[in-house]
Amino acid sequence: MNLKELAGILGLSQTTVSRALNGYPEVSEETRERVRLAAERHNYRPNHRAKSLATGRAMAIGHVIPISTKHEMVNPIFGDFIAGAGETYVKQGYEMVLTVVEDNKEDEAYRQIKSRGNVDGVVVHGPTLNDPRIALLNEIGLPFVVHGRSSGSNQRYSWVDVNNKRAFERATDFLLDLGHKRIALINGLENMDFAIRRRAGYETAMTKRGIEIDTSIMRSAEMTEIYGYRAAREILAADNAPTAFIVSSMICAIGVRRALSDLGLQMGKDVSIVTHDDMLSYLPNGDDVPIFTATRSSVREAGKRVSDMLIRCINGEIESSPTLLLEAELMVGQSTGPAPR
Amino acid sequence: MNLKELAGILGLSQTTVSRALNGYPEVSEETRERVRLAAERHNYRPNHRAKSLATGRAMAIGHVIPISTKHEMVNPIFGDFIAGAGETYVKQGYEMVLTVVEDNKEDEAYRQIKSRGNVDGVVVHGPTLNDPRIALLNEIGLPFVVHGRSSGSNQRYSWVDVNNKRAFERATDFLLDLGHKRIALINGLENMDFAIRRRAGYETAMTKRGIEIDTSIMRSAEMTEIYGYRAAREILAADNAPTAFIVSSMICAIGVRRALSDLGLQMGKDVSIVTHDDMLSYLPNGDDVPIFTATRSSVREAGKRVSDMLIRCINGEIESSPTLLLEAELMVGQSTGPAPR
DNA sequence: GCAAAACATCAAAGCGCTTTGGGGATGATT
DNA sequence: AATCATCCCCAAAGCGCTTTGATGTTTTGC
Repeated sequence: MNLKELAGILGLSQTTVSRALNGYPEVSEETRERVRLAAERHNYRPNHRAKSLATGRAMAIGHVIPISTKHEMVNPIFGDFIAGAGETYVKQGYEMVLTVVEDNKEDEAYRQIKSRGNVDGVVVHGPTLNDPRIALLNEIGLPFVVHGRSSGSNQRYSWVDVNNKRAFERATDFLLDLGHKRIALINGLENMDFAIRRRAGYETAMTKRGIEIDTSIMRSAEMTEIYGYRAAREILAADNAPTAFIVSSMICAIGVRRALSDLGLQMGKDVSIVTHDDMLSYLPNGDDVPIFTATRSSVREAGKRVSDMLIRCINGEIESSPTLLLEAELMVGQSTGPAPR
Repeated sequence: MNLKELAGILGLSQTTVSRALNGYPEVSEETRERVRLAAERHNYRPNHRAKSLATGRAMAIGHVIPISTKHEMVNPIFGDFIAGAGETYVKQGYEMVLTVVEDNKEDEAYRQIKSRGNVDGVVVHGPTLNDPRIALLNEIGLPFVVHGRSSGSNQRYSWVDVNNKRAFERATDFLLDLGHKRIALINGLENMDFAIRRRAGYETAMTKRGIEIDTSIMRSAEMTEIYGYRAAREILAADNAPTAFIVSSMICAIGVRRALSDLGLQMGKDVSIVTHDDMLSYLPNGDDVPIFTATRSSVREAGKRVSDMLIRCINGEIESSPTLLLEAELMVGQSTGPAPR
């Protein structure tokens, strides 16, 4: 059933039917109702492609997921982010189109997306230090919002980010207040912007208290459970082992916990852990009482915010480049306690 | 830059340019080359919407991700599955469009997808017992492939699935061979098809050895770490505690491991664990030596297979409803050992 | 009672592409 | 020289929708 047929059935022109269905005022309420009913009865639904060809609006948002050629990891937060964004899209009648791109072919990928014209804008995932995609997107004029920020970029752009620096500064302070002095940092890959900021937060807090930064108890890698485990084992085996860990993700923290348990150390007593918690739906941090003390910020919520902001930019509801900085909460759980002496 | 303009520049008709670019034989190689060069030089890329309107092919595959209204969990395998499917799509020039749908509005969602016409087919995720979507999709005539199967459905349909029953039967046998007699099952939600089959495999193996099924050491829920932990604590606290666990996901298994560690029990010695491992990229099961003994099957690979199968169905390269049953490997790791006496 | 304004509807053009149905050269065949 | 393929290429229709510019019909105001 297409517009032409429906118009035929109703004995109206396509123009009128189209206007009736799209809420234009040039059509009487009576006719509108008649059209609406007929549309429903005959199960008419406008063809999206034709519509977007005619309007020039794709009513779709693109998400480019970079698949690193080196480390083949899919970002575990992806599912929850998408779920959040999806909520917005459903409400606003948008679609979400995903493109998987190897990180060396990004340039071409974005240009293609632009000229193929089936999205109105894109969400940029996983920004790195001075991320080249931002300049690229500005250049080709495709609307976008970044989930995160890009340190070192002097471009103007929209973003939604968690205050990673503040979060980790607070986490560090929290441990320092508990009397910990040797605090290890198990961070994500430090070409990622979030990791850079978290490290900065950690270093700021340490430095403020006059504690020297010791890179021998700092690590940076893709955040798997194994990595957390390995890093913790190594660090705890060395002389002058730390009494606390700050960890960049729950999955890593689980690895650290396993290391403690292997060594017969009690979490929250012998060694404290603070982790960042993205509130992934499949990895809840306990229920009533958090297991880990954590800086907490919902990635699903971020997904909602990012997509919402992008749609509003596209609709011209916002001029200039809006930004949004979300604060992470510090949830005290069972994984921290006073420094042992 | 669009076709018309490019044709203008070249002094050719749109027809010729279109044919040259799409490899039709009605154009001389010389002209084709000239067109190709000009296209590249002027950065011409065909508009996808217009193309699909004209051809009737969207060159896109839909993925409907059900967001349960009750349990708000996003399936953790989603990211990796998508990454696998994405590889296929990139190669074949397809796009992936995601629709997030609340599980009670699925009917309307699929109809909408069909009539909006911007996908050529869909992948069905997370099939349940006698999943109504299968009949629906058959009815509305939208090509689809199911990732998994649907027990109890008498519909004809394409699917790609892991042999869950066999996998869990083997896992159970493996434990039985090690002398375990009390084996707990920590399963996923048993309205999901995969969970039903896994349970069947477990029960088959137990029954074959004349061991009675004891539902007091069987659990079924959404597979979180906490759930694994809780279930294990409960089950181990009861009389006649099992000496082994079969677990439906790595995340759960990690919870079970934590329970053991809390109770001072040694994994692989006091209590054995076999888990299913979807080979999620962010949750590798060790590296050289697997941590958990596991039935292993790559969900990313499944993503590739499913999408590939769907595209071939759409292209009419396969008649009837193809199916593919993948076998899981049983990887022996450090989490299993002979039953203690 | 009549011009002006307001209302309800339509025909047709256009979005950017593919594809059908020709048609003019060129060279080979009778 | 006339006929017939073969090659290249083109004009125009069509995909299903929106939107512009017009047209016919009422209603309103003085």
